Amino acid sequence: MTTGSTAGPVSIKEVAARAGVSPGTVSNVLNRPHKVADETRSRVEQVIRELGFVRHGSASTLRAGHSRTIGLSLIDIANPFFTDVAAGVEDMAGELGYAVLLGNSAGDHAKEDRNLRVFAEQRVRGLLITPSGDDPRRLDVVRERGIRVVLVDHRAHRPDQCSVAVNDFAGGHMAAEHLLATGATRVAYVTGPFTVRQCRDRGSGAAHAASEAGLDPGSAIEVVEVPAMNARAGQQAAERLVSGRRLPDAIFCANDLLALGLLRGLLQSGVRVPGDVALIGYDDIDFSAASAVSLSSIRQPTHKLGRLATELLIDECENPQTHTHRQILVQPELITRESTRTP
Amino acid sequence: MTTGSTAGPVSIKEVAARAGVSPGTVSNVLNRPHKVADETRSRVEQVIRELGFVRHGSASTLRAGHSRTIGLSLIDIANPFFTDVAAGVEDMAGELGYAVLLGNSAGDHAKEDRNLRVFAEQRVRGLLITPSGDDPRRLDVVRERGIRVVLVDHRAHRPDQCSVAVNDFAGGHMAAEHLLATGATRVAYVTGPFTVRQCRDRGSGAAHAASEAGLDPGSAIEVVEVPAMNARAGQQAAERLVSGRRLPDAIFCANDLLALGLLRGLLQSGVRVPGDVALIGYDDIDFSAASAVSLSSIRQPTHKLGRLATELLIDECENPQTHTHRQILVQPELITRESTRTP
DNA sequence: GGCCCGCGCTGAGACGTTTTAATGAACGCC
DNA sequence: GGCGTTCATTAAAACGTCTCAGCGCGGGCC
Repeated sequence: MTTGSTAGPVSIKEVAARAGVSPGTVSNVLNRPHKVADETRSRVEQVIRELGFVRHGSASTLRAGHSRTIGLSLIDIANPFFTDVAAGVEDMAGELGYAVLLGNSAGDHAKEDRNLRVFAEQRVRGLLITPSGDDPRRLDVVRERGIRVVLVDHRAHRPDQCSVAVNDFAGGHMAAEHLLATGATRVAYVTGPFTVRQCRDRGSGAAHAASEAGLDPGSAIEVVEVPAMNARAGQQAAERLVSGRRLPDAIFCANDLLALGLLRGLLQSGVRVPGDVALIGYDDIDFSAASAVSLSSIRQPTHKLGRLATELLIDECENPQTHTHRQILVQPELITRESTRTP
Repeated sequence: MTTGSTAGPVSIKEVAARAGVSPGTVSNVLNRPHKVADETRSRVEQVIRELGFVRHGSASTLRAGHSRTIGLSLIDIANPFFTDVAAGVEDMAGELGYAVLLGNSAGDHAKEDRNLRVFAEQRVRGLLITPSGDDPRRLDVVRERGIRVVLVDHRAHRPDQCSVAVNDFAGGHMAAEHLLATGATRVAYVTGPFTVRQCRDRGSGAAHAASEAGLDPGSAIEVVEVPAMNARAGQQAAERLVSGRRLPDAIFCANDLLALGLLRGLLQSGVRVPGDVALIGYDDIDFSAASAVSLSSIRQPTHKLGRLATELLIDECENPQTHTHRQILVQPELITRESTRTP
């Protein structure tokens, strides 16, 4: 029934002409339907359907001064954590009638800048960003352009800015507390570089749990820092631990990939998990439940994180006067499986 | 040095006024710099920097009739395969100066339609899509709107359309051939529903490899169809196989998640891999190398897939006259690890 | 010296939408 | 019947950029 499929884009004018009204009325039908008489409205809607009219977003943006698009700048789109966040963002944005412009910085500042520039050109309504690096000033440049920003997985450094992050301290605390509750007294914390805030916070949480349990964090928790946070690095950590003087009672890995690699290394060396060593990871990636010994882990509400951030951003954009800035800290969740089961 | 940071958006006119030229000249500096005298050009560029001018993409799109944005519609952004494709797309699009609008259909036709509508409103220059379902007519609707489409991970059903896909037949062939070369004669093919084209094709490839090896595909390859393609389904398949009359010599899983779940199930039942049964997966996800027994797999050039598709799409958009439509079929690659190692 | 040419720049629309002030019609009221 | 009021609709102007016809100027050619 799409009679108008001959010529390409149909404008509001053609709809108006065909419906016998003025362009302004068609615009009203689209944007303030209540202002239009019922009979006129249904006639216009009919023509819109017949002609397959689609509003020209750019014209609309140009006139309105702002778009219905938000930018999403991620550090690493190949990382399951960010992917789940992105899915949440896309979800909520879609529900609220916004489109998502994707940018993947891959940890590269130059690429991030390029993406931010593109976002600025597209006049995104707002920006969700998982900032690469800790320098807050990079973002101020964007904010000076008048683009509203919500930080994702990073606490805002100023009160007039929203952010949504997971409580990494609590997650580390949870993990260590669980290990200590199984009877462990000597715990290894296998982590990526401490330049990564998440690694630091999780470690602090673990240390705090140790001191709460009446232990000296310095001696109860041995920090094993590895250069990367993937399975290979985990396997290397296993070799290091096995060749050490004495194995710890339990191991907390800053990330599931590390834990899986480590698990593999331990099993190959004849170390039993959880018999000889208990093991817990972080992130609860899909595969954790399917590994040789199913892996206990700390689950982060990633999808929810994305949804929350989007909601916050769009509220800030649409209701700037009533909006109150919030720094949301979501709680992670302990998932226990075989790798920390007491016999 | 951004003197103009007071008022928000700076227009081309203000740049023109400050540089003592006409708006048209500024536009020329931006779009055809060679048409402008050196001295004028550098003066304008200087003012652009001073004022922090950023071209208004919507105005540009409105005037030009097309944007510098492409749409990317994925079936499941949480799936590592699509994520890697997306990373490739974002990469290449960025290099070519395009922005990427992200849509995640989550297998839901209604959501896909909604996304396509948004893309149409944004007047995307072109569209990359991993179609959900096999119905080609859904796409024709988009094409009638004049939006160029490149199919990803799906062969085009018409010669006047580009597509980029991985050769699943070859992948299945490769996997089975490898298993047969290790001495197996009875192979199980554990797969998701045959309504999924990829599952069908990989199965056909495996069958073909069997007949090439002089075996009767019907009896040499036992098809075990499970409802999902995740680790849980794999574990269920393991139970089914173990409780069967006789274990096959080797197992080919349509996907690594299936394989990992299956591996776990087998090991728990005391079946040795590769001792009793050889096992190979598909996709070569990151974790395959880190599982209890490292998993042989078929690697798909996902990142490259995304880059190729983007290149093809943008060529089609920018050079419609010289562009020749291509249905590219990329070859997968066999990765052998412990799970298919002969003693 | 007149003519043409090309270079560098200008100025005026046009793209499609939204919005505001103005218009017209219908209606009740004094 | 004139007047104010309300309601639905209209016409026109703006948003910022790009393009195209055209203008002035200097230089080379006959």
